Amino acid sequence: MEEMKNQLCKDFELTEEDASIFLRAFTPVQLKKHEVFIEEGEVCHKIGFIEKGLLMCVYNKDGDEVIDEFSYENNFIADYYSFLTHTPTTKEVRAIEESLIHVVTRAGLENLSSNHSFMDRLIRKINEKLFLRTQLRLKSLMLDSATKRYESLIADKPNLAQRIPQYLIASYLNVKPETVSRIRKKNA
Amino acid sequence: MEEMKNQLCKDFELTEEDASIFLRAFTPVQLKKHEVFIEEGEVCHKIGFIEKGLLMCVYNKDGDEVIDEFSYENNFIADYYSFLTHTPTTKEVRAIEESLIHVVTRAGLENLSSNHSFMDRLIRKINEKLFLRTQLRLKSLMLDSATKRYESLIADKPNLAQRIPQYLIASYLNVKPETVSRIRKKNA
DNA sequence: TAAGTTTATTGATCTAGGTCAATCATTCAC
DNA sequence: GTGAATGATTGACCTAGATCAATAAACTTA
Repeated sequence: MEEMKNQLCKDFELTEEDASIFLRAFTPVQLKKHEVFIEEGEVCHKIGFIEKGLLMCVYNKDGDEVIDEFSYENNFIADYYSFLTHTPTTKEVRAIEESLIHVVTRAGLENLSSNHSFMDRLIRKINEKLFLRTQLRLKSLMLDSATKRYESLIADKPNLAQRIPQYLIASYLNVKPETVSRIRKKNA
Repeated sequence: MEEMKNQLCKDFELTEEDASIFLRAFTPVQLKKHEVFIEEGEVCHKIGFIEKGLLMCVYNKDGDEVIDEFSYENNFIADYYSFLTHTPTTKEVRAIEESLIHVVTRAGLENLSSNHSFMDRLIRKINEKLFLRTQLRLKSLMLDSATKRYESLIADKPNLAQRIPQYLIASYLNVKPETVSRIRKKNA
């Protein structure tokens, strides 16, 4: 929890005090490997902050899983689209590794927001981060070949790539496992 | 400008008064067809609000243009990625039609922000909208075929599709003009 | 550690969409 | 209006990545 506080202060320019107030709204939740955090079809009313572990958001494309994003230590995890729009999720959020996360509910956030002026700025900054991440992902899908996307992922997130089985990396890159296998072979 | 005020009040839950304050920071700019609003390589320090007209953000993929987004009446237009990160743009923002936009600079926004508490919430809401848009676009690229993306565009934004030449629609859908032509033929 | 499952690799095809080139249809400038 | 650009269509081919199927590794877990 101390680590989480430091991270929040650093990433979102919170004062120690505001960070402490913010943290009080969270409850720890332990997730087993493969355990579902947010089910497809429910409206997302909660946001997790990952202390330890690794999760993913996955779309279901007629039976096939397509990974929208991975999230790991010191990052938030949710279906933020559903959270903002109050519409049912079209993806599932699930733990890849056993994970310890801290969860805040919509009610908890609203309660904080109405009592503390730092919240608007904090949420604004969280939004900005998410926006930037989504933009980069969109850009790489629009402009880069499968090979380039693979190489960028390995270059940018070598540790993450280590932790994730290859078939999930494939899904995240929007290609089939066989393709990743061939890219690796070619690059060897 | 009255229209813009109404739109802002409606979209971002601003009071009339706050909207008026916000509006004062904007300056009108007239853009000719094809005129560049933000050049590739500069850091984006301004955001436009489109009163009349149509603009686009385009990436340059070794000589080829790839359209990131269209923006039209009552929407903002900028390279918000560059704006947030203070890094040089990797796309160009250009008018498709002759356009009248209202422009606010970073300095103008910062000035407002430090004097008015409504700004954090406003910017938060603007961010949220952008995030949602980007998410939808990413999702369609990840999950849908070219044909499906074309059909969705026509279904969701029929008026917009009317105003945009087919080769730009193709670029937005991340396919070649020939492909759009074939999709249309098949669907006819 | 052996059996059973889950991943990864490899080869042989297949297909959506790309490329190139020709033709046709529009729009725009004079 | 006429000619020159610019945009759209069509056909013949090509290619990145998908699909299917068969092994081969690599982990579970008893």
